[in-house]
Amino acid sequence: METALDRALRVFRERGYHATSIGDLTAAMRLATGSVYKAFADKHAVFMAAFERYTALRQEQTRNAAARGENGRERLRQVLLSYVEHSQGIEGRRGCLVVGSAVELSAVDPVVAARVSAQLKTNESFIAGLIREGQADGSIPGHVEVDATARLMICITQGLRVVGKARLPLDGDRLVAIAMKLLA
Amino acid sequence: METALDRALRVFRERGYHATSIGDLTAAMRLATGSVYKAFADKHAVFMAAFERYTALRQEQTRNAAARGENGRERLRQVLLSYVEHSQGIEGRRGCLVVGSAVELSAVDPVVAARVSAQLKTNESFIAGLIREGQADGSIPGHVEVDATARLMICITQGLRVVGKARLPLDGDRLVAIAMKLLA
DNA sequence: CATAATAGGGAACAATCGTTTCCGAATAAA
DNA sequence: TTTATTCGGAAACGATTGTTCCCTATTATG
Repeated sequence: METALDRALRVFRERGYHATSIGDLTAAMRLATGSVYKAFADKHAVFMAAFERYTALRQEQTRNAAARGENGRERLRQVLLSYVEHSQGIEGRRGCLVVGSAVELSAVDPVVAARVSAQLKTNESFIAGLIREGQADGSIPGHVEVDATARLMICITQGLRVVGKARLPLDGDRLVAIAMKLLA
Repeated sequence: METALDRALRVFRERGYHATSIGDLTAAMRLATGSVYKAFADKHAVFMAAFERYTALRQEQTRNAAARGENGRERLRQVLLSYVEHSQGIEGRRGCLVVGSAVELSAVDPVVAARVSAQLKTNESFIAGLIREGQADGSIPGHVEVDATARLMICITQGLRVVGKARLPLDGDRLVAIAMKLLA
């Protein structure tokens, strides 16, 4: 059973912050405006709650994907495959709230800008951790520059979401196979 | 001397479509609303004109960057360096109108969605062309999968713009050196 | 049973939006 | 010189926005 916030999250993912009206939110959440304002201070607060909900969900999904690998390299490969999977089809077209927020709000909303920046760093730390794990277990060579490679992989993941939102097809197996060259 | 459309473009890049009001546009363009509506049918038409202006500028910049290389591989390296350069500092924070439009408008504006998709494919074809050129002149190995690598590189370029907009620092030399592993 | 609290709803409100209309000044043409 | 056209401007307009206020129904409490 989906909560009202989950439904709000879906609208924000698809349309972004500014193109989503209170009317859109109340329709999606199946609540009246008075009820929304009893639960949340304002529209921005609904958005921030949706953002936190989204990042919690996605981090869990990413951890689950990593858990499918048996060494650092394989965990990272599963994470990348998971990103491609979430970047295409209906899920891909809905979009990523982190990417959407970075692009739409970074310049005009310091609160969101700070939150987005922190989230990208968290995701990057996770990937850097997998690279280090791979170097420790021998599945990734020691000469791979951890931080810069993690930064580049974050660029790939965010770019996947943009390209997926623009509806260009993404062949996960091929793209990830090539991306793994970065760990050579 | 900057034209009114160039100034409108700057506002759209930074704030996007929905967060830019007609008042923002008239202030930036230094024209009154009546003048804007004499020159353009509506707000959407201003946006489309700005989008065309932007893609023309960026394509020229990318061609100029490629021209700095002497073989396919080196041209591609210069293109990637150029993307990183445009993804950081003030220029990076302003944002990319293609990425912005993909994320903000793909779901709600079929005209923009089609235009964004076409532009990404154009950029990708350009990169694929450089890879093929590199394979022809021997600077890139023949086993590199052209289409999938070009698609992945498009993801990198769009991701760079997102990460740059979110103000994470990007070290062009290091990132591009690692990205070139994709051509090994 | 009466009162208070809670929950959900929707209209009212002031502000802002995008677009249209109309004005005045300057320039061109007859 | 008069009239028409062009140009730039800004207010008016209807619609939509986000938020506040107040209503009704239900449930809890004394």
